[in-house]
Amino acid sequence: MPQRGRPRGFDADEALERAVEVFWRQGYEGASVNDLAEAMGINKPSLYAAYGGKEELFRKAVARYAETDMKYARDAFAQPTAYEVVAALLRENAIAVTRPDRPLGCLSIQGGVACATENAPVSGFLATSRLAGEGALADRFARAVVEGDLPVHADPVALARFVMIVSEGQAVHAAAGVSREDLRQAAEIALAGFAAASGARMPEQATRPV
Amino acid sequence: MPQRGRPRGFDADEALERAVEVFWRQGYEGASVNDLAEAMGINKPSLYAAYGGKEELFRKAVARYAETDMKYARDAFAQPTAYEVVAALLRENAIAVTRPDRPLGCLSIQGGVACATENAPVSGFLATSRLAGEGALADRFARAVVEGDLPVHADPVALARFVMIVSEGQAVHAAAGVSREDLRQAAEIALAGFAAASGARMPEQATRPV
DNA sequence: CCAAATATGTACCGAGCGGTACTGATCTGA
DNA sequence: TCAGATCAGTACCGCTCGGTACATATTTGG
Repeated sequence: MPQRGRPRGFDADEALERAVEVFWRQGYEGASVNDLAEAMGINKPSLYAAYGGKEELFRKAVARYAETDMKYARDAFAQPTAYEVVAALLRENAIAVTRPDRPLGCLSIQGGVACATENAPVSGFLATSRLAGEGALADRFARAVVEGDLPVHADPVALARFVMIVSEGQAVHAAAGVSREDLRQAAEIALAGFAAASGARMPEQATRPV
Repeated sequence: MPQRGRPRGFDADEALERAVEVFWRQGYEGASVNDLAEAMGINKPSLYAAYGGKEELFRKAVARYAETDMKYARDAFAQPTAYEVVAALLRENAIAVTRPDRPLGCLSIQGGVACATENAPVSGFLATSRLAGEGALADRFARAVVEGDLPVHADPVALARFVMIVSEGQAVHAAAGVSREDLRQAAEIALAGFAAASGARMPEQATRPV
């Protein structure tokens, strides 16, 4: 049984993509349902029928954002060493938060770090998912300890926290209009800190045996 | 001619302090004028008479916040060397964004990184003032180059940007509930990056001549 | 060809928004 | 003692908010 009744006159994924952009630019509370429906090219009852409501639409937008705009982060995890993971993460993040064809910054931050009390679940949800990413990075670093490109005395959790803090700062800075190159420069300084504090094996060292 | 007419029945500074807390916790858009007036212990017409309106109240709240809660930053600038300035800034920031008697994070971030288009001036104002602080820090680093505790090849602007990025990340992280000690740990890693990337003279080196 | 099912579009809901008019209360200066 | 000035409190303004009722249009299954 394929479809019953009248087929919908819009592409649900494409409309969701428009919603991502509105939430990204204006934040959860700053984006009205009218703004969203207009940008999505549909009217409100269609929005409610297809996505459930404003908060559900936001959660779906964040999920889509994570799949597409945050792909670089999952790719970074595949780098062979912890140092290279961090280098890829911070450099790619500088690019991701300054795409000329997208809103500035990062949806996870722009979405809402602070909310009215009635919308606290929204900012809480965003904070939780950021911390989940941090946990995944800590796991990656723990693997790096096992694999030997981080020394045994390295603290995976503290290092992951530092990297996430820098990337959040990059996002905030990007939203203020700071250029991609300036953010990349900051990434290099952070990378120096990561290397110094972790004692990570560097790429060059990895290829020439001592 | 001291005062004419009925004296106001509340302390304008104390009420402004309450407004700081509401904006800090809920953001500019998430804080309604009713919320504010209630927390300030006054009613709306008094609020409008004393502060002008919601946006004016917000700007006054930010000014008060800068004078009181950001005092540690101006104090940090008085440290003798660039390294010590950064150490004080990042360590004190970790404390400032996790005060148990205050909202978590930093008003300049919580206030609103993203806004409805009609409130864009608010987030723009916050971004501008953050960048002004970054400029002041760059000036402090430029002085450090002259004074010799930063090498001549150091880039004051890039270094200041890195430090501000880290402190913004600390604020975002704090709002997500991360502990003071965890943020201080991140400050130490950032400090290592600053030292490595800048070639700054370290406190110990400063005291023992080569 | 009709009934069931689903989508669209208009027009609307109660609630809360930022902001204010207006009445009364309380002070100072003459 | 009373006029002028300022503040406090109630009650309201028009508007937008998130969300929906309802009539209509378009599809499939029988």
